[in-house]
Amino acid sequence: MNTDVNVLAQLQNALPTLGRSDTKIAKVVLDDPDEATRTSIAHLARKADVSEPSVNRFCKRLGASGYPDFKIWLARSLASGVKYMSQVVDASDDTDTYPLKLVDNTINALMLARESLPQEAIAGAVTLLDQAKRIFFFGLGTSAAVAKDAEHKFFRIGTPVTTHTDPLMLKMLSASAEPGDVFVFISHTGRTEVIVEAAGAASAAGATVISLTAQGSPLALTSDCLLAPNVPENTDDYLPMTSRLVHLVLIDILVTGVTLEKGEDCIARMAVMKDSLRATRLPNKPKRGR
Amino acid sequence: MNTDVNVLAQLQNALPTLGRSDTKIAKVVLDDPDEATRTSIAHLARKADVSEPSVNRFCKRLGASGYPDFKIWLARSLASGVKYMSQVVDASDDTDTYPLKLVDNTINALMLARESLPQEAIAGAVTLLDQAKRIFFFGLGTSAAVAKDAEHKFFRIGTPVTTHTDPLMLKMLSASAEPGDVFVFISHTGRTEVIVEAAGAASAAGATVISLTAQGSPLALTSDCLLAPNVPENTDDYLPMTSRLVHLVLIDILVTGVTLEKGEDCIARMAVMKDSLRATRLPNKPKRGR
DNA sequence: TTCATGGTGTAACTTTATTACATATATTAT
DNA sequence: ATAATATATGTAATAAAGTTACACCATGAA
Repeated sequence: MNTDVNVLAQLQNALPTLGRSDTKIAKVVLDDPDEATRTSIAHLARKADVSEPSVNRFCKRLGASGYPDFKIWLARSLASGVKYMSQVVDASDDTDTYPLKLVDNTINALMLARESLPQEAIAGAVTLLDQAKRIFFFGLGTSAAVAKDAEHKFFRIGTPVTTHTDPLMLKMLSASAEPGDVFVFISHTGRTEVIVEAAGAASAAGATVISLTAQGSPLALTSDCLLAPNVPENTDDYLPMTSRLVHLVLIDILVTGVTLEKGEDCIARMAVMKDSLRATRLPNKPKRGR
Repeated sequence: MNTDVNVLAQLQNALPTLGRSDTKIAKVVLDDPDEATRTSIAHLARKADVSEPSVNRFCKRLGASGYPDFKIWLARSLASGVKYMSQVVDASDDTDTYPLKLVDNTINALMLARESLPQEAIAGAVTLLDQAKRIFFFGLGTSAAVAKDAEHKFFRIGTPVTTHTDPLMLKMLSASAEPGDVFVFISHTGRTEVIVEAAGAASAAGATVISLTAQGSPLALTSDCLLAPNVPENTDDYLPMTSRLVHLVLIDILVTGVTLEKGEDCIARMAVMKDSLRATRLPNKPKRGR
């Protein structure tokens, strides 16, 4: 069984060591791998001007169990090649294409972040948040919405939680921070001045600082715990779309982690809160139309 | 020929519309897609407890030319390593697995939404928003953060835009709506009483109502333009994680659409705004530590 | 040159997938 | 409620594809 994912590279690599027929086959496959995933062994054999069993042996030599198995590998290798392509929206895009581009970019961003999830930092942040006496979320601009979302979610775990987007509140709260407080700062760039200052102040006052921001940024350097997801976003885009989504998923992860850590009690409390919302809702079946 | 890349999402998406046998097959495939890429049609049929031709028809219905072709697609979709069945996080999950589950669920949800993007509704909403004299965003709970995000983004296109999470403001503003106003209501369930009432009031007052909510909900019925993305979320989850992310992506789509429609002027204005933020940022290279 | 080794093709065989048809199940209209 | 139609499912026959066994040919060492 072949453990390597990229058959193409493996093939290219092995080219010189192959025999006459195998070389012919390899060339055909490399020439149009996409077609190779779809054609039959007979077709491929004819195209490479070799016999069918030769193709079969070729596949086995590469570690596959046979031709069909080989095709599957090939298909996988192909897919991974186009995985992380960010598509730029431009003025010429028509109404049907730009929405798809945006969704695809978002998916790509999440896949990228997925590959390099800061697991240790997450675990650390969860512990800190779990033990916190009070939690504060801060973000400005786009990150304000993220902070708001975080507040809403963390509210349910039972620890006092606060969000502010007002820089003055931010200053005051960070200055009056105390041990046991956990400040979470959210900033895509990590270079927003007020945020960085507040982080420094909170830290100086003995509070714990967690930040969702870019690796190596001023904010990152001031943090006790840094959550720096891998986001591709070129800051030249006028609107930071993908980064905030990755941040939101990180918030989901944190709140889930804390919930798991707190255990049964916490889950029970959340159920109660959920029930309390039921009264604000209309019944599901409205007037039976037509 | 299916042009779409992701069979799994497509499958997940089609699940409810499938017949008895097809559902059984789909479940087996989704349960272990990796295995499905390797087994024969006979094996799969036996595992799903259906006949072989059923599997074959299933593949064709999905757009493949047959079972082998289907397997190739499957293999491609699998390359990313993302799990496509919604995975439930439970207490026994360790620190390394639950974050991945959450990310995967999110990716999954976006892929699902991607398959059934309400393109016409998007186009309609873009036109409405483009022509709006004033824009209002409303959401409560988790959706408040989405509304806030939308406000922040739409602010840049130059149309006066407002968000409120206070139900009283909501009542007043919707009551005093006038033609030319566009009200955007965001609600996962579409059954939050105050929101539905406000939508009715705004509509009665002659304003245009756009809603991001569930198909067939009371809010949906009150809307001039309904954006109902396909979100799998079982409302039994304590925290609506994925739905809000899909809503945010929709916001991205709308703001991009409006920007494209407005053309050059709008892009220039956004550049100016972006520049205005530069002063609030620290330089990228902070103190050269050590 | 001869023998052995590794590679290649032909043909028989096996496995796998597909098609055609019959039967059952669900839907709709009367 | 029942018949008629459409839709879904399974059985069995058929066709296609992939694999194996074996014979043949080329290349390199004695």
